[in-house]
Amino acid sequence: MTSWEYFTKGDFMRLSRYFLPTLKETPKEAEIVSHRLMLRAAMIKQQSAGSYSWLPLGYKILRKVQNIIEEEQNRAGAIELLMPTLQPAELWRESGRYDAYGKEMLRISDRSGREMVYGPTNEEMITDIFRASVKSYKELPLNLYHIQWKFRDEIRPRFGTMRSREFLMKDAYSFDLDKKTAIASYNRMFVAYLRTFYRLGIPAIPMRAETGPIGGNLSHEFIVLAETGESKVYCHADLLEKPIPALDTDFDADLAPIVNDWTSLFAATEDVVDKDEFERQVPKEKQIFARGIEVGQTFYFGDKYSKPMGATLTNERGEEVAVHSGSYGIGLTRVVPAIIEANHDENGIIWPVSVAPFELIILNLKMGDKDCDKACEEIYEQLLNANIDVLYDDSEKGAGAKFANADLIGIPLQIIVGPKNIKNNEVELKNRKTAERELFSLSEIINKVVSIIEPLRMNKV
RNA sequence: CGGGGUAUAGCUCAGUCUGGUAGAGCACUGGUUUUGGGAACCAGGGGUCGCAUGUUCGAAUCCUGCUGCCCCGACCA
Repeated sequence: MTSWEYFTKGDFMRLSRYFLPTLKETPKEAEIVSHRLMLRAAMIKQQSAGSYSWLPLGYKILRKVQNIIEEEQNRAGAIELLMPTLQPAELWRESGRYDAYGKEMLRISDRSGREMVYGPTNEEMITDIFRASVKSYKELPLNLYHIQWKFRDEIRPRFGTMRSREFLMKDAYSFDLDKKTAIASYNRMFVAYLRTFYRLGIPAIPMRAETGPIGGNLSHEFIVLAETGESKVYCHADLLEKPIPALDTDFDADLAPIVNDWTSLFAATEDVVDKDEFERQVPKEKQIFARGIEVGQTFYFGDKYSKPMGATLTNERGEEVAVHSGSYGIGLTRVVPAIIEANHDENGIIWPVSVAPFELIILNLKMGDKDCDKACEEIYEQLLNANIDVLYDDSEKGAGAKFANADLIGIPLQIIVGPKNIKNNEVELKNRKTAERELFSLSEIINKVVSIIEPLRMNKV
C-alpha cells in the first residue's frame, strides 16, 4: 500500500466529513499565484513568517510528491534512511562550517548547555554515519538519502512555501572511491531527477550553477521555467524537446551518454552565465532568456567533507584514501508551489493526475434528491473499488459553490450529477484542464474514468 | 540587514485627517424558500480596534516606544 492509498481506504472521502476550509477571498499577504491558491485551496496555513502548517489537502499532495521522489531515488539505487533535525554543533566544527555558515543556521543549546543546530543540510551527519561503518572500497558505491524537515533562518522568507524558513527536503549523498566512479553516481542522480520532475508534471532543465555553501566544482540546478521564478536563466530552446529517460533505463549501465546529451546544449543560471558564450553558441531563434524556479540541485564536491572529517577507506592497493562525495537535493515544499505556478488558470489549480490530491471529484448538485443521491453513492462506491482516488462533494452547498470549489482545488476530473441528466441515467464528465464536458450513462462512466486516469498517473513511463 | 508599507469580527475592508463609547460585505447559528457557475428573505451570535505608555472629561482616532506581518533590495532549495 502506498502512502496515499492509506488515506483513501475506507469510506470517508466525503467532503461533509473532510477538513477543507477553502477561502473565497484571497488573504492579503499572498503575492504570487501559487501562494494565493495554496491559501485559498486550504492546503496550508501560515503560522509565522516562513513557517506553515500543511492542512489535509496540501499534506496529501506533499505525500504524493514524496512518494514519486522515493520511487525514483530507489530506482536509481539510492537507499532511504532518516536523520534527526537537531544536530550537535561538534560535527559542524569538524567540517569547518560552524563558522563558515552564516546566520541562516539556527543555533540553540539544550538544558546542559550543549550547542546544537537545527540542520540546514546533512553533509556532516551523513559523513559521520558513513565513516563509522564503511572501511573498504568493496562496499562502494553507496548512496544514502533522507527526506526531512530543515531550517534556514532566511533574512526574508517569501512566496509562501516557495521560500520558507522551515522546509521539507530530499537529500541524497553519494560515496565513491574516486572521481570517475563519483561522476557515475552523479549521473545516476542526474537521470533520476529528469524522470522525477517529469513525473511530477514539471519537466525541469538542468543548468550549470554555482555551488554556494555546499562547495565543489560540478553542479547543476534543475530549473522549471515560470514567469514568477526567482532566477534568471539562459538556455537553448531544444532542451524543452529532449526525451526523458524511460522507465526501463538501466541504472547499472553507463549513463554518461544521457547526461552528455542533456548538457551538450547551453543552459546556465544568471550567476554563472557567460553572455558572450550564450550569444555565440545558441542561434538567435533558439535563445531562451527566462525566469525559472529551482526545484533541485546536484553537487559533486569530492573530499570537501570526507577529508576534514576523516571519512576514509582502503582501496585495492591497501592505501587509505578520502571518499569522494556528492549531494543531491530536491525541495519538496518548493516543488508543490512550482507545480501550481506551471499548472493553473483564473479559476484555480489544475493538478497533474500524478500528484493530484484526489483524481476525481463527484459533485452532487442536488443533495436530498433521491436519484442524485443514489447515483452519487453508486459511482462513489464503484470508483473506490476501481482504485480511483475520489472525493465526493456531498455538502449542502449550491451548485455554483460546488463548481467554483472543485475548480479552485484543481481535481483533474469532475463527475457532475444533476437532476436533469440523471432522469436519463446520465452524468456529466468534466475535464478540469480543458473544461470539456461530455455526457455518459451510469453504466459506462466508471470504465471511461479509469481509461482516462490510468495513463495520466505516469507511473509506467 | 537597509528602504517602504501595514495592523479594526474567521476573511476582505470602511471608520483615523477633523477625539464622543464599533461598522459593511462574505463566513457562522436558527428558520422559511431555493437548487446547473460562489442563492433569497427573516432573526441572531461574534471585536479589551497588535502591545505598552502618555495627552484628554473622553482615544480605533493624537504623542512616544515596542512587536507582528507584507513589499523592494542584498542572500538562498
